[in-house]
Amino acid sequence: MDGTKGKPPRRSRPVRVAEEIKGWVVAHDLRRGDKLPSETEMIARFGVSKGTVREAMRILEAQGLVQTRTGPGGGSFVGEVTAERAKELLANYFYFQELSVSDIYQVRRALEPELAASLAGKLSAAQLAELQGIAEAYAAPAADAEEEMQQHVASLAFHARLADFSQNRLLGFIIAFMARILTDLTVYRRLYEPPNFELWDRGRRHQIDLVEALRAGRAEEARAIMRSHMEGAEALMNQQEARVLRRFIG
Amino acid sequence: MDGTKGKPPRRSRPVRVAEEIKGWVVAHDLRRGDKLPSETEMIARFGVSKGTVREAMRILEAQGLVQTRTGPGGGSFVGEVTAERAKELLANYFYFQELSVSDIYQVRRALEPELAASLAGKLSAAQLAELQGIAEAYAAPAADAEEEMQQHVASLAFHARLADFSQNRLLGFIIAFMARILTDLTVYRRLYEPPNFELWDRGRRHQIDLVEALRAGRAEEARAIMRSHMEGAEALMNQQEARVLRRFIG
DNA sequence: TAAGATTTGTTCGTATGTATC
DNA sequence: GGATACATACGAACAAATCTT
Repeated sequence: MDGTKGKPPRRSRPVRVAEEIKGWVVAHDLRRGDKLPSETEMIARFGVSKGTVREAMRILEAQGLVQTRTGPGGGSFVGEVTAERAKELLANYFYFQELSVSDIYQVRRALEPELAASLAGKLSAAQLAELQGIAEAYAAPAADAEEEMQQHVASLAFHARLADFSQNRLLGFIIAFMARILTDLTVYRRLYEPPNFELWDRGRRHQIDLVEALRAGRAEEARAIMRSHMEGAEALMNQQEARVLRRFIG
Repeated sequence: MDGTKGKPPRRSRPVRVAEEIKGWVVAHDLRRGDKLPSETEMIARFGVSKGTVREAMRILEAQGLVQTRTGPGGGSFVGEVTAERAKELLANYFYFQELSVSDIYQVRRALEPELAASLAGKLSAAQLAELQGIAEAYAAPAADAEEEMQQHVASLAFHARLADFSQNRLLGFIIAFMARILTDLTVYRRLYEPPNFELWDRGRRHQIDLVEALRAGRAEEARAIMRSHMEGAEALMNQQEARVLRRFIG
C-alpha cells in the first residue's frame, strides 16, 4: 500500500502522519489560526489509532507549527512559529557545537554595525526612549555581584531590543539570537564582574551615543559607534573568559 | 502536589515530562549516544502512563534531541541535533515571515566576504578541488530551463559548501541556511533563467577566481571578490524577482 | 449557577514488530 | 530457530477543560 519499503530508516507511523499533515497545511496555504481536522477525523482519515494521531500532533506542536485547545470549538490550529520558540530550537543545536566567544563576535562585528546603520532615523520616539532607558539603567556602579550580572544582562538586552526593531526579520533574528547565547554564557559561566572598568564604562557610553545618532538619523556615525562598541565588548569578554580559565586552572 | 496552579497556559503532562527529561540530560551533561531510561522506567519514575511517556519522547525526537531504537539494547538515546535538522526547524519559522530577497542579501553582503577572508589559506587541496568542481560544472551555457535551474542551484551549493568548511560553526550555519532559503525561492518561484547573461557569467567567473585566491591564501583579495560577487548576485536576483512580478501582473 | 455537550487529555490492557543473543 | 527485551500500535474507557444554554 505504501511505497516505503526501501532501506531508509523506517520512519514511524506518527512521524509519517505528522509529515502528511504538514504537507497538507503547506499545500492548502493555511495560515495562523486556521483549524485542522479533529482527532476523530484524523483517526478515520489516516486509519490509525488515537495514540498515533496524538503523537503526530505533539511532533508538530514541538516545532511550534500547531497549537491545541480542549472543549467545544477546540481542536488543533495552525500556530505561527514564534521567534522565541525558533531561538530555543536553534539553541538546542548550538548546545552541542561549543561556540567560542570569538566565533560569536566574528558574526557580531559584521552584523551589528549594519543593523545600527539601517535603523538610523527609522525609530519612533517611544522606541528610542526604551533603548535609552535600558542603557541608563546600569549607569550607577554595581553594588554587588548580583547587580553586576543584571547590568551585564541588561547591556545585552539593549542589543536584543534593537534587533527586534529591525524591519529585516532575518537580520533581527540572528542578532537577537546571539544576544541570547551570550546571555546564557554570561549567567552560566559567570562572565560578569568586569575586570576592566574603563572598558566597561566606555561600552556603556557607546550605547548612549548610539541612541543619539539613531535619533538624529546619522547612519554612518551609528555604524562607526557600533563597530567601536563591538571591538570593546569582544575585548571585555575575552578578558573575562581568560579569567574564568585561570580560575579553573589555578 | 504540583505547584502549577497559577494562570500559565497549563502545559500538558507530556510537555512537562519532556522538559524534565531535557533538564535531566543537561544536568548530567549527557552526550551524543548516551542512553536514557527505558519507557518502563520512566513510567515508574514520573508516575504517568505509557502513552504520555511516548508523547514526551516524540516531542524531544522532533527537536532532534533524542533518537529511539527498538529491540534488545534498544531504547532512547541522546542524539546530537544535526545541522540539517536545525535548518529545517528554522525554515519553519521563516516560512511565516515573508523575507524579501534584499533582506537576505543585506545579511549575505555582510557575512559572505568575512567568511571568504577567514578561509584564505585554510582549505585542503581536496576541499579546493571540490569547490572548483562545483563552479566549473555550470560553465557551459544551459540547454533548457531544467538545466538552467540546476546551474542556479549549483551556484548556491558552492556557497553552502564553502560555509561547511568554516571553523566558525555559527558563521557557517547562517550562510548555509541562507543558501538553502535562496534555493527554495529559486525552485519554488522559478527564479532562474538569467535575464542578464553578462551578469550571470561574471558571477560564475567570480567563484573560480575566489577559489584561486583561497588557494593562494590572499585573504583580502578573497574578501573583495566575494563582496563584488554579492553585489552582482543581488542585482541578478532582483531582476529575476522583478520579472516574476511582471509575469504576475501582466 | 448549573447542567449538558464537545473536544482534547490520560490511563490501562493487550497484541504486534523488531533487533539481539 | 527460539527466547528475550525492548519499542510500536491499537482500542476502550474515563478524566478534564471549555463552551453553550
